[in-house]
This record gives sequence, structure tokens and C-alpha cells, in this order.
Amino acid sequence: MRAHIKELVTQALGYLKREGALDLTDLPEPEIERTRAREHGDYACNIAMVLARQLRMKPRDLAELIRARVPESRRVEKVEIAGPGFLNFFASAHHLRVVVRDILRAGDDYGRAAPGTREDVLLEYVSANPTGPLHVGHGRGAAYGASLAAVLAAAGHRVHREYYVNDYGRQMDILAVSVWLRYLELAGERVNFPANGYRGDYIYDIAREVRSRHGDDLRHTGLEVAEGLPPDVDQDGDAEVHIDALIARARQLLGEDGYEACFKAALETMVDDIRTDLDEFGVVFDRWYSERSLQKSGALDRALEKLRAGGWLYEKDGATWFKATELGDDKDRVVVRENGRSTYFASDVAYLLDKLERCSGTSLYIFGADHHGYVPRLKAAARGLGEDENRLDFQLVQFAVLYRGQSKVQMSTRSGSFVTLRELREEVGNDAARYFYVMRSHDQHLDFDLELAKSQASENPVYYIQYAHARIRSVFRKLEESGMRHNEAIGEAAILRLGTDHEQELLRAIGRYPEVLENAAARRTPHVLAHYLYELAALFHAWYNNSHFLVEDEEIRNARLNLTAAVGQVLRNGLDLIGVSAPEEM
RNA sequence: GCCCCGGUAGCUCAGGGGAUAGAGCGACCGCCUCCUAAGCGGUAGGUCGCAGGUUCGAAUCCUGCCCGGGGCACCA
Repeated sequence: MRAHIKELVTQALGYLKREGALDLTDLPEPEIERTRAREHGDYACNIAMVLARQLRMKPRDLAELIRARVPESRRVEKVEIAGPGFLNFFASAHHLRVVVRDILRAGDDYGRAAPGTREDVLLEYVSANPTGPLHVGHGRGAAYGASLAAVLAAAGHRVHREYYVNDYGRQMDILAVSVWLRYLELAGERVNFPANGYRGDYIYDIAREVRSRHGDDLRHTGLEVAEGLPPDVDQDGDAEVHIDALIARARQLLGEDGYEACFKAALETMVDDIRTDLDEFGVVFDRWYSERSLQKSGALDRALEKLRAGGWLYEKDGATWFKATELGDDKDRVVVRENGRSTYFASDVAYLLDKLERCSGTSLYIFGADHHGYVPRLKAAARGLGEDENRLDFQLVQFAVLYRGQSKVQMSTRSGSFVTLRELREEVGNDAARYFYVMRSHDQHLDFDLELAKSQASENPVYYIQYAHARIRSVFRKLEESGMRHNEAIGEAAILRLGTDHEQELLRAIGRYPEVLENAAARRTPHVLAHYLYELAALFHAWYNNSHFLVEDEEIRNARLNLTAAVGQVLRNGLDLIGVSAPEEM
């Protein structure tokens, strides 16, 4: 509809230009926006105000000139001039009628653009280190990423979803060693657990697993482990130095195979756990991309070679550096350390190159707000690789703070007493969690009220929306119980009899759905969809309370049932995109 | 110090160049012989952080300042 009106205005401008009434070389593209107030019609165009100055005309006079040339359209009832010079378009009854028909015909596809009508998007999200279970912060990134991916796909993008698994760096070694030490502990050895080790209970679970698989094969005495190691912080040493030495000792005592056993057990257990967790949350990926595979495939070397060929690398203090500063970052970045190991950033560059080669469109990153420092260095990397940095899109997800009523829920990763995503899901349910995570703009801090999320009352927006859907289903159940049938054809023919304010509002609202999706996709803001669904539910509840559907008059009854079915369809389609179920009854 | 996000009703937040700034919660007042009251209707409540600037038009864009949150590793 929006495109249609834009076309009408463009044609009107074209006529005027040909008639010589407009002294313009280029015709600007008219902007068509949704009106807010009912008396302003359905769509408004501000073109007269925009052009008035350069044409030295009064906006309202110009608007009148344009209005007189707007072609007739079945979908437009009338065009009015209002305020400082707006052209207000009123949708015709015919248009509203077509909306209901389109929704009922398209069903689950209503609002969905054909795949490939927009550029491809490679979306990476969550990508939490597999060193522990996901916590509630990851949950927001997961819910946001999954909803955004679905919205983008619905808007016509081909979307590829990836989780980048950091299975290479030092943190993974620390995890492996933590598992091994717990394993020794379970075997009855006395070992000191390092200050920087992973302390969560899940480490014991993995250790038990390793023990059941390998028995005492990996066992060494506490003395062998500790002998000659530099002191940990609690003995006035350096925690980092201590744990690095511990990793080296583990490698030495266990040998390549034994060490790998601990490492793999830890990695696989954690990744499986995360995958299951996300799966249950309705968050899925097309590919789990291993950081280690970048080494094996040679992608890492290739990326570094590409940077070197471009003259963006140099050696200093035994390390290899990337000249990020010359490409807009605020400091140069090490890619290969003095010890010969590549950095995490080097992997990032390699992964970036791989993404840009695989995806023709945009590579979209979803980061936690604490990672915003990555943005300039990745843009620099893209430029260093000779790629267009505009093919990268970074969305930063702000923190979520949990509340139980008025009081903040304390979270601390260090002590191991954090609230996991799983705990949150078990407490409030997947539907509420998914909705609450995306109901606020992602670049806004989120206060997540657990009590509200659990509440089964209208104050809880999730239940409110779901209840609207359940009510709709219940109307159709009642219909069958009273021995009546829904006749869509009769309803469609009589759709113009839907004349109450509530009905008109609902017709307008469901017709707006495709534009909501388009907007949510373009701005990467699935929260606008969450808001829209709430508004639609509110309009439905108001209508429901105000009128009866199962009336004697066959025409009115079926027309209302058509509208009811259409509203239910839109609610279902929208809820599906944000990963919330649309229950049949509650 | 530099960088990112924010400051809109008592609280949580929409709106991010347009026409009288919106919603939920909370407060107050109403509505069930009728398809689910897990709902609906109404009332009260705002110098859009402050000061300049751009514009026909600024909560919205720009600059500065104030306040809050986060980030600035040869960590991952």
C-alpha cells in the first residue's frame, strides 16, 4: 500500500513536471509515512513541504496542485490536505477488504517476502566461550539474534546463522586443566585448585565423565603436578604465571593424547550443553564454526598473508602486528605473539575473511555491549583485507539485569554463582523469556522482572498476547459447538459491513504488519514487532469485549469471523518470529 | 583521558525530522444473568537532562556541558 501511494504521488509529480508547473530538474522520491491520528487518514506525504522552498510556493498551494493530479485508485478513498501542507491518504473500504482476504489466503506466509528479494545476511550471534554454561546475559543475545534472524528471513533476506566456537585459546586450556585437576581430586589426589581455574560444579560433572571413560589412566600424584611450579596468588605469586605453568605441566605429564582427552571431553561436553540449552530455547544455527578449524584449513595463514600482501603487517618486539591505527582503530593489534602463537584477533580476521567470501551481502555481528571495542578493529581488518567495511554490521546488545519484584538479583561469574539461562528458562518459561528479552530495544539496558514474567495476568505482556490468540481459537471452538460453520466466502462478500471503530482499527492494524516487519528488519529491531503484537492484542481484546461474533446475521457473523481469523493468523505469524508459542487455549 | 549506550509520566519503556508526545505497571473510579473478567472502559500524571545551533518544522539531527551504565590486553 505504501509503495502504491508512493507511485501515485510520483505520477502526480510527473504530470506536473511535464505540464511545466514544476520547475525542477530532478524529482525527489516522495516519503510516505503512516499517520498517527485517525483524522489524518492512513498515510501521509510531506512532499509539498519539502519542495515548497525551492519552488517558492506556499506548501498548501503546492499540495493542492499535487492533489489535483493524484490518479484515481480503488485503494484510496480520498486525499486531503491538512496542517502545514500534508497530503493525507485515506484507504478505501476496498483496500481493507483486500487485506483480510490476502491474510486468509496467504496464511502462515502472510507478511513474508519471497526469499532472496533482499541481500543475503550472515548472522553470527551468541558465540559464547564454551568454558561454562550460558548465563542470562548470553540469553539476551540469543533471543535477539534468533528473533532478528527470523525477521530478516521474513523480510526477504537469505539468512545464514552461525555460532563461532572459541575452541582454540588459552581459556580452553584453563578449562581442560580445571577438569583434569577435578579428575585427580575425584581419584583421591590432593591438589591445589588454581585461583584462575573454573570453579563451577559442572567441572566436576565433566571430570566424572572423564574418569568413567579413562579410569586412572590420566592419574598423577599431587606432588608430580605441583612440584616446582611458580606460586599462585594466594602464595604471593602471579595467578596468570601459575596457571600457564600448570597448563604446561599437564601437557608434559599427560602427553598429547592424554591432554587431548581432557580437552576434548571438556569442549564437547560444554558445546553439547550449550547447543541443547539453545535448542530448547528455540535458538538454532546453521553452522557451529570452530576456531581451531581456521588453523587446520589454512584460513588463518591465508588471511595473514592477505594482510601482509597489502602491507598491513610489521614486526616489533618479536611479535607480528597489524597496522590497525592506519585504518581507523586506536591502536595497532598483535596477530602473532612473541611465543609464536596467533592471537584471538588473528582468528577473527580469518573468520571475517571467510564470512565475506561465503556471503555476498552483509556480515552481521551481534555483540554484548562490553565488546564494542571490537568494532573499529574488525572494520580495520575488513579494509586491510581489501574488503568494503560497509558489508559489516555490528549490533550491540546491552546488559540485562534481573529483578525479583523490586530487588536486583545478584550475579557474579567469578564466584561461579551466576544465574544460568537454563535456570531462567525453567523459572519463567521459554515463551516469557523470549518475549521479555526482545521487548526492549537491544541497545537499551533491560530490566528483566522475573515476577512479572511469571505472572499469569494481563499485566504480563506475553500472557496478554497469547490470551488474545487463545480467545480467537475459542471463538471458533464455540462456533462448532453451536453447530455453525465459518463460511469465508460469505464473510468476504460482507466484509464491508465491518464498520465499527474497533473493526476499522483492527483492519488498519493487520494491514500494517508487513510494514512492521520491513521496518524491524531494516533497523535490526525485533522489539518493534513485539510492541506491534501487543497493540494488536489490545485492539482485539477491546473489540472482543465490545461485540459479539456468533450473531444471527449470517453476513455479519462470517465477516467478523473472517476478521477474527485474520487477526489470529497475524498474531501467530508474529509470535512465531520472536519464538513465542501461540496457544490454542489457556 | 579516549570510545560505546542511555537520560521522555511516580516506575519500566515506545516514538529517533513532521500535525494535539504514547503504552504498560502503579494510583483512583467504573464494568461479569451474555463466545474465557487470564478481559474491558474511564480519570489523574510530562520545562522529552541542560545550553546553543541547523531546519518551513527538533523529543528526534549537530556541538558543548551535566548525570548514569559499560569498554579501552602479546585474555578468551
